[in-house]
Amino acid sequence: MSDQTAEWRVQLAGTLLRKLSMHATLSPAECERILSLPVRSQRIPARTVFIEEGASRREACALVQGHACRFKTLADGSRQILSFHIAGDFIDLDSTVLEIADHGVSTLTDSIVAYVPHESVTAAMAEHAGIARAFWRETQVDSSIFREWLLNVGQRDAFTRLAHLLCETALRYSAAGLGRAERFEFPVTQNDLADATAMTAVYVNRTLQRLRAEGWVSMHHGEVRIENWKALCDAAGFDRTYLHIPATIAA
Amino acid sequence: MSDQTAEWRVQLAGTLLRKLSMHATLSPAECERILSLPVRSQRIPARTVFIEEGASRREACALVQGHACRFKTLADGSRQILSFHIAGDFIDLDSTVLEIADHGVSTLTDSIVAYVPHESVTAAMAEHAGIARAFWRETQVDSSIFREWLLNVGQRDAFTRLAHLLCETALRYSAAGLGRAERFEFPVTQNDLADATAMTAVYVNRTLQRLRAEGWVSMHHGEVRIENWKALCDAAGFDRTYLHIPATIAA
DNA sequence: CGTTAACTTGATAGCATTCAACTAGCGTGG
DNA sequence: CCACGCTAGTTGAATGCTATCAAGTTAACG
Repeated sequence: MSDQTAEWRVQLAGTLLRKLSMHATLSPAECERILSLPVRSQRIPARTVFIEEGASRREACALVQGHACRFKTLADGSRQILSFHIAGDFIDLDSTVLEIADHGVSTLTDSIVAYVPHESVTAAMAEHAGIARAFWRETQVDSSIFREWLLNVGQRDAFTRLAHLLCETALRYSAAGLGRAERFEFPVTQNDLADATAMTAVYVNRTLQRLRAEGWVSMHHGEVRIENWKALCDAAGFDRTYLHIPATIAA
Repeated sequence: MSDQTAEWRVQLAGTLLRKLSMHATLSPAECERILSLPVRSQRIPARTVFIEEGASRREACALVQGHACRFKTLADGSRQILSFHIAGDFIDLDSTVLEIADHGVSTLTDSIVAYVPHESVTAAMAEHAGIARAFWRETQVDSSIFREWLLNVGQRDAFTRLAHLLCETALRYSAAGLGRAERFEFPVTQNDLADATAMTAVYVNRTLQRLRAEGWVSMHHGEVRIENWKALCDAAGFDRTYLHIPATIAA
């Protein structure tokens, strides 16, 4: 293992354990076990699909550095972004039990990804109920977020929908320690926002302008500034319950 | 335990094990362990919400008989149906790790629900890695279906969207042994379809008429008849991969 | 500084919603 | 037994939210 890989391992261990133990209680032995998982790290440039839809996989991957998103595409080329991910996210735990990828994964920025063989994940889970439970919980929270996105895309209008996505992102990022909720880096284009909220880029642009005009949020060069958190949440009908973030972590 | 509960237990065991072992390989001991989970069964009338959004739960529940759906509602009363469920579905496995229900669950028809205490689920999973894996897989498949619904609601037009839902349901129901794919009971109103596909009931009605006019599907009194499976799938862009149903099970 | 991607703006079009009225089926009670 | 009420389904007309098309401008980058 190169020195660099070793360094990445430390980063991964930090963010991953931090996230897993946010809810679950992992014993020292279990933490050790996770830290000793064999990983293969890889640098991936910005805007690169590194897991193709329909691929069959032998490793699960976690994001060590950077930003990524999961997506699905239709035959006509239209794309639905399913989720955004940051360092510490175990992106495709599903690969461990679902042989074929039902969606793709792409980086948004230059990133570092750590691959862990499925057998290692499975073995760690079989040996430690706590690890199994922690991974399971990750999956369930993920699932809960998908449900909220379904509600968001299905039932809220464009304005509210975009506001809601920004609320969610602000809270997730701040809970992960990536800046405060009022100001954080969200390196997506308006086109990405469009694919995530099921709008068009043109309409995202117009909606963003309305959000700024209201004095609630502004967004430039991938930096989001929330100028009125309360008003934004109210307008979005944002209720953090579905993120299942402990109450001890503030917005 | 009453005789009736005992009978329901047998039914549940049959459908649940059948579903779990569709993918996972459970050892005889693990099957036994699942069969011996303590359950409390309950009859629930049609169209009754039996798990409220925001409730905190101490038991997970599985559907023994009947039809149910999960949903989320907005302050303005609009409702998004998240999934449809049939006998053998472990509906809210998420309750085991997520304290607060982020969505509600309602029956569609008269149903029987079996409740299992969380501790029992957790214990069974901790003791048997195979059980943990089987439950985990259930969760992952669920999650995969949410992703597809997100794509469906976000990117497909109303006509294609409804067609896709019917393809999915036909395949899931036939895989579960509830009739053939060409003809099955799907006890939902047009209003339910509207809430599931994020359309209005009026437009569901019109779209259903177009689907029948094309000679692909007809639907009356909760009975769906697929008259041209291939054409329907083509129009819907339906690809069963995301359901993760073994290839040995035909449409 | 040329090239390209991202963003912005205006005008037009259309899919789906909304509103409203009407029909059909079904259980209930007088 | 029929009237009544209620839910589900159906149809028509009008509106509107958002997409589409087209033409900019700005910003990033080699």
